[in-house]
Amino acid sequence: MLCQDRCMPSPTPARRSRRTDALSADAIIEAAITVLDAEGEEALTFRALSTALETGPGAIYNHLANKQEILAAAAHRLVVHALADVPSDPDAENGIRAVMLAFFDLFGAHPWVGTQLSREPWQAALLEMFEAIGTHLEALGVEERYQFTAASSLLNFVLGVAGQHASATRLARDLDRSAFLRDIADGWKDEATAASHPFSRRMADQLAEHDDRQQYSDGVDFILAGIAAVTAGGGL
Amino acid sequence: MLCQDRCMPSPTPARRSRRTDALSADAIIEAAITVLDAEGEEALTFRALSTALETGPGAIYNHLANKQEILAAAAHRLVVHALADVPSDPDAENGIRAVMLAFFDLFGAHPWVGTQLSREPWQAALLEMFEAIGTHLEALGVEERYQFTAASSLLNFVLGVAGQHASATRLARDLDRSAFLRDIADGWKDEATAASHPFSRRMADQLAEHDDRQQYSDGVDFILAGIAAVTAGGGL
DNA sequence: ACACAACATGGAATGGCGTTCCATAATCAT
DNA sequence: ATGATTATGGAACGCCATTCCATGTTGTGT
Repeated sequence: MLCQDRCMPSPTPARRSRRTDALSADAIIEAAITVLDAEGEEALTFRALSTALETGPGAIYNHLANKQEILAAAAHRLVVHALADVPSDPDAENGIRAVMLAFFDLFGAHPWVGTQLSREPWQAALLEMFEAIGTHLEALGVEERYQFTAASSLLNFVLGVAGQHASATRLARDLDRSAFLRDIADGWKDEATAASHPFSRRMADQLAEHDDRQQYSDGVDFILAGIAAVTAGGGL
Repeated sequence: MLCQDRCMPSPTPARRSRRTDALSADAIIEAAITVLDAEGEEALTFRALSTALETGPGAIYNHLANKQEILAAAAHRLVVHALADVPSDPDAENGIRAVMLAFFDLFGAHPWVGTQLSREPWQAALLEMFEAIGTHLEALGVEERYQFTAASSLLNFVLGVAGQHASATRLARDLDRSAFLRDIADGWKDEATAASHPFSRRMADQLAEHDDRQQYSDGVDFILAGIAAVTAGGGL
């Protein structure tokens, strides 16, 4: 039916030789990070990746099962590196702030990580983050019965920020960030929107002008203060 | 080159008649929600949607620009409905807890909403959530200079939970949820993992056995306590 | 040395997706 | 009644992740 054989008489089997620089999971992940950082999440395709690695799409599957695995491994690697770079601090509260800020800075430098962390639950990267947060909470003296909830709360907060950051970056690719936020803030001032959303109307200018990192840091402080208050005050 | 015209001599232009039940953005969104709830996020394709609507993929584009717009509108509709159903409470603290729990229950009933909210920043649905949270913070007596940060913190926490919930649901489609968590907890007990992640090792059983909704509620309480402590204590 | 099993390679093929195109039909304005 | 405008929906397009497989390469046992 589809002129199957006449169209492709002989596919000319090209000469292939084994590459000298061995393909490996590590090399693939490294190339993936390079592509993701340089051209964004949607630019990571097997075609682009295999071009960067000077191979074919099929070869990649000998080392990693699928695209999700590539993304998960790439995110994991960066999380581990980010945590390794956090200087240790004798003061426990400074310690956890430093860890939380390291996450924020990681998402700033590699926005696609935020998308990835929201995609697969309790993947390896999240375990590292959970462990780091929990260790510092322990050092801070948070009682054991609150540790799980406290660590989860901080983790969920980070993940929410990460996701928003990633999608904002994806959307504001060309527009600079402040113009992008100004546009949204202006939308909040539209008569129709403002009438039904007075709170957001009042916040519009802050949305346009706020410092993301400072706001994140303040959010962390809210949660830490809450943990301190609840655990000191005798319970939830 | 590709036997272009001989293969398709005359495409037999079929008879078509205008539908009696008009296609509309509303009808499309409703059908999309039905498909998403029944078969999950990855089941929403233009082909499936147009089959459900008894039309062709092209017709949908007369009413909505693209798939993202469908998803954003569907999420927005459910968020508005969920907020409309929250009973008002004279006690401000109960009020905000009720709103936050309404979000959680929404994500439980429609996990795909969680994915969607992480995808587009400051979309309409987020505005509704931000407004609802902010209104209740105002009622709670949070000073104006803290309102933006406090509302954002709660919103980011919700979004983090939403994203995790959505991906957990996607992954645990067949497995029931507790078996899924038990698997992960068992992974945290593996000798190699446990050695480098002692905190997570200690938390493994809680991960497997915890009540998600209770933990979420406790997280909200942490943040509310933090807001109260910081605003009462004179600053960040 | 040599044969042979096992594995790595990478180009082609597959099936499915979102989106666009466009001949046709229904409707509206005149 | 007629022409302009819009809605329709099936086909086609280009891209994607993934699979297939003929071909090469490597390592092992003898």
